[in-house]
Amino acid sequence: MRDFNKKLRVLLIDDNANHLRGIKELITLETNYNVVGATRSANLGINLIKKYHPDVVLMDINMPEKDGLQAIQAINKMELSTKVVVLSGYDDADLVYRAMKLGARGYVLKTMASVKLIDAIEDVSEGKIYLPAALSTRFFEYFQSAARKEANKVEGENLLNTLTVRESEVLELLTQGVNYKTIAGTLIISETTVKTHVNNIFQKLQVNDRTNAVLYALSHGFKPSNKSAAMTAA
Amino acid sequence: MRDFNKKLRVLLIDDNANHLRGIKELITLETNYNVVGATRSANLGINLIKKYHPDVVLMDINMPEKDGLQAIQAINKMELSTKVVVLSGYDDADLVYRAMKLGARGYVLKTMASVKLIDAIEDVSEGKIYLPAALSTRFFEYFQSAARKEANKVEGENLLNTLTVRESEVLELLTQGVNYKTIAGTLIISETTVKTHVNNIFQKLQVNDRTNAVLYALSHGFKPSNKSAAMTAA
DNA sequence: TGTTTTCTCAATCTTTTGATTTAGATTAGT
DNA sequence: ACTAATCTAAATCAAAAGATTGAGAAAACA
Repeated sequence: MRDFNKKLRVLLIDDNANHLRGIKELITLETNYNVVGATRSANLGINLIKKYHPDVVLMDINMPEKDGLQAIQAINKMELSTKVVVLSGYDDADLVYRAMKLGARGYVLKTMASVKLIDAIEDVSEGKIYLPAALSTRFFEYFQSAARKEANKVEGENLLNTLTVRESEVLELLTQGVNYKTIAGTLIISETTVKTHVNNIFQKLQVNDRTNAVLYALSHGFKPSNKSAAMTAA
Repeated sequence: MRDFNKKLRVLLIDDNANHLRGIKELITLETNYNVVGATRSANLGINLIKKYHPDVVLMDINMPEKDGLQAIQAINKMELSTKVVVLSGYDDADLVYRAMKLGARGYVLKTMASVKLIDAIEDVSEGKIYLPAALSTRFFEYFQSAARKEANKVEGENLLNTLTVRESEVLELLTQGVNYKTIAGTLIISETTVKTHVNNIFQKLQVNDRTNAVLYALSHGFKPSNKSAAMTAA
């Protein structure tokens, strides 16, 4: 995992100059860390990362601006092995959630003991995720409530269940945006038969056109249940 | 948070009878725990939960069957304060992810020291999330890779960016499944103008009909950017 | 075996959509 | 001020989609 013979290369990004200096001191006190850069600008930081490929980036995030979040995304898009640890004054659930979603490997609050910061750097450099219990709970509450919302959307008496096998096959092709002719060709039935099916689908889903049928299907978790012959359709 | 004067009420679900007995012994050794039930069936377990409203449920999950996952969902749907701790032999990333997504508050591997199980019960009963570092890392890797896939889908040169403001407004209405007449009425322009816009949209999105335009919009993260006048459209 | 559901197809008709061309008015940008 | 982009609109055609009725064959079901 981690080679203890080599110093960990750390880069700091914090728009507060005083804070930046403080962290730098703290880090350099650790004998096996090497601060390869420290900057107040996210954009500048990204350039430094491109140049130095640090092991860990300590990234300050201020609530109002979303530069920090974008920076995290940008860093991860570089496909380096650089791990991002967020350093923030906010334990806002949404912020934690979004930071982790965009690829942060750790999240430390400024109010936490400085030793936590060292812990975080150690953990993420070894490939672990560092998220203190309080933040972890926040994250999961957010995550689970989001998942729940989605699940509910799919719930309710789902009119999709009233469809026959054949109708489902037709609907699947509709959700792929193909016309009558193509559906007929794919299922090897006549175009008028397809029209019949489509009309029945409309009745059952209580819509009047294919666009609304497709919208209904997509928003109600329609899944091509069958060993669909439609697989071959481009 | 937790009232230490009262014993924690724990319910066990594990389809292995021996294992079930073992855990029960382990739990009852703790003086402040009270095992209110132990069963080998997920369905039976759910009934017991309805009856006894335990504080914590220890739920065994075996990989192949997805009864366990469904049970987690069912329990959380009851809207009780009952917390679910998963007990599993598998540290599969997908399984951990899905269990947490469905509302589990903790996840413990059977290979872990039994004291971890007690830790988990304590933590979740206090409202925390319990997820050992190794599993947490697994979870986040899965979570972040999923998030990444979604982000990529929205990436790529997004043809949606080539749309004008008005065209976006029209497209938004298209994604709501309304016809020309309604669009014209909503935007207070003539139907022929709408047709012009729609045709321009088709050109820009490289499609031939509204269904595909809508599909493109939905799959490329189309967001009604404006202070849309379309808000009033049913 | 009788009944119901599902799948198939046709014919007809209306409505909606989509394609194309042309063009005036307004706005934004250089 | 000149130019390019945008928004508006009409007219016309062709094509696709949708509604409706009726009906035979096969499969599922009771």
